[in-house]
Amino acid sequence: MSKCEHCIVREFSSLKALNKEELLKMAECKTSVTIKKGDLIFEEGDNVNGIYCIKDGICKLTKLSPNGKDHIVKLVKKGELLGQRSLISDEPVNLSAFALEDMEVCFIPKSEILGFFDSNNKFSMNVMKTICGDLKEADETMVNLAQKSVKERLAITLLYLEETFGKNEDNSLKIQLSRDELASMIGTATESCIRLLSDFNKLELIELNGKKIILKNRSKLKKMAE
Amino acid sequence: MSKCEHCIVREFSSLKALNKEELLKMAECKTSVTIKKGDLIFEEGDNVNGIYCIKDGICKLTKLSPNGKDHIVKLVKKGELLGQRSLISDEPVNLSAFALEDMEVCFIPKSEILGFFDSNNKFSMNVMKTICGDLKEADETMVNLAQKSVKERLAITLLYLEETFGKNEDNSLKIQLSRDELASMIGTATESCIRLLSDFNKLELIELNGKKIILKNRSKLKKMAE
DNA sequence: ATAATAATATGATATTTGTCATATTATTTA
DNA sequence: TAAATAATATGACAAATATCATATTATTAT
Repeated sequence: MSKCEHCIVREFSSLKALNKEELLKMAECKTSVTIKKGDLIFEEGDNVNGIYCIKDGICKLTKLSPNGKDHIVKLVKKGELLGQRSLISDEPVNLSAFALEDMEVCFIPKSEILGFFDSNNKFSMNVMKTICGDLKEADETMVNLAQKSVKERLAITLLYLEETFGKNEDNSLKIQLSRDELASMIGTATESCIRLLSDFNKLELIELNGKKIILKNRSKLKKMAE
Repeated sequence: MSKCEHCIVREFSSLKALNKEELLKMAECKTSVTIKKGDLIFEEGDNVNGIYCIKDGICKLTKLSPNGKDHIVKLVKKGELLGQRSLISDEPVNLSAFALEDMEVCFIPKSEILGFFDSNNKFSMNVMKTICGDLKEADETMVNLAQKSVKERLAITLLYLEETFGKNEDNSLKIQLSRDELASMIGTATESCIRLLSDFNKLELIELNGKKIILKNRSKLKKMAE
């Protein structure tokens, strides 16, 4: 069992507020899990009974619409936690989580986390701040979905993906989403998404190279996103 | 200065966790404010430095899009609190609040609330749960905006308005939104909203009587909303 | 009460977006 | 490696929605 004390990713989440003693306690009850790309971590409606700390990899949080289509609500990466809302609300999770890459995660049982809530004010404040941040982001996304065109949302999303997940040496986006997933993030049909990427390519805003997407003209993309 | 101890609306919010002593302390530092219909309570970007407890009335929380149009993110009614997210994040508010009716609100300074966070675990847990509830709702709204048609969103919104704010003796919705505001909730153009209301009227799903809206066929509206 | 203004309503039309069909290319599996 | 499958791409068209124009009705201010 690896030691939470020596785990760097903890520094990037609410868990940074935990002291040595608490970390030792956590290391004892946590379980490490390896998840393969494409695998389900948990599904909408599951009782997760704990939180996942992402040691490595990226996953998507999706919600199923009654029409049968998934919508990607959020992407979560290394250093972040999964399942906080559900734990606090004491409800089943309202989103499904799928690995977009091979992942390493640690599962920390609910009882342990609830203990930290009681004993460590800094920790609970951190969790609250994270959730408040998510809510603020959600507000912005809602306004974009309500008021911006698909084209604008695509531009916004491409810039977001580069900023949040970085780029490779060849300048292509590090995160690899299928056209279908990209469409499901911006809230449009797959064909529309493909068509607009094609248009952006022709306008030399981006460069398409197989699955790779390179942002070529960020300032124009930004102007487009307004 | 009226006594928080004897205020019933407190029972409907996180404040219900406060004990007598804390309520007395709060009553001393709170200020009561009357707000006229249409008035601004706070604006996106303001440093609010406290929270508002709504004693009476309804307000809308809006966010301005770069295109200059407002989007109604949420409606808040008697018994609920305003400004919690901003207080916890220690950031300016990200939404504007406008009174939809004449309102009575109490303002409680930040320092007081932060004190309760430290001293009263039940209270901070309540606030967290409220914000988690908002986040869950936001997730649902996002999926609706991304995947449902304007017609479906209108049906959903009408049902929501009746369920949440009730109806008058003549069965009309208690909450009175202009067509423009309704459009800004569902994320569409005012004309489209008016046109669809007209269609719903012709289909006898609703009845329009000046500003009054009566839901006539809830089951069909529900089916439509799926 | 009347004029001025704002809100609601509706038609005509343009634009955006979705859907279905089908081709092409990539990826997986046998 | 070949065949099967999935992902990407694009055209043609249909449906949804926005925009602009204008009429009508309600509300507000004088």
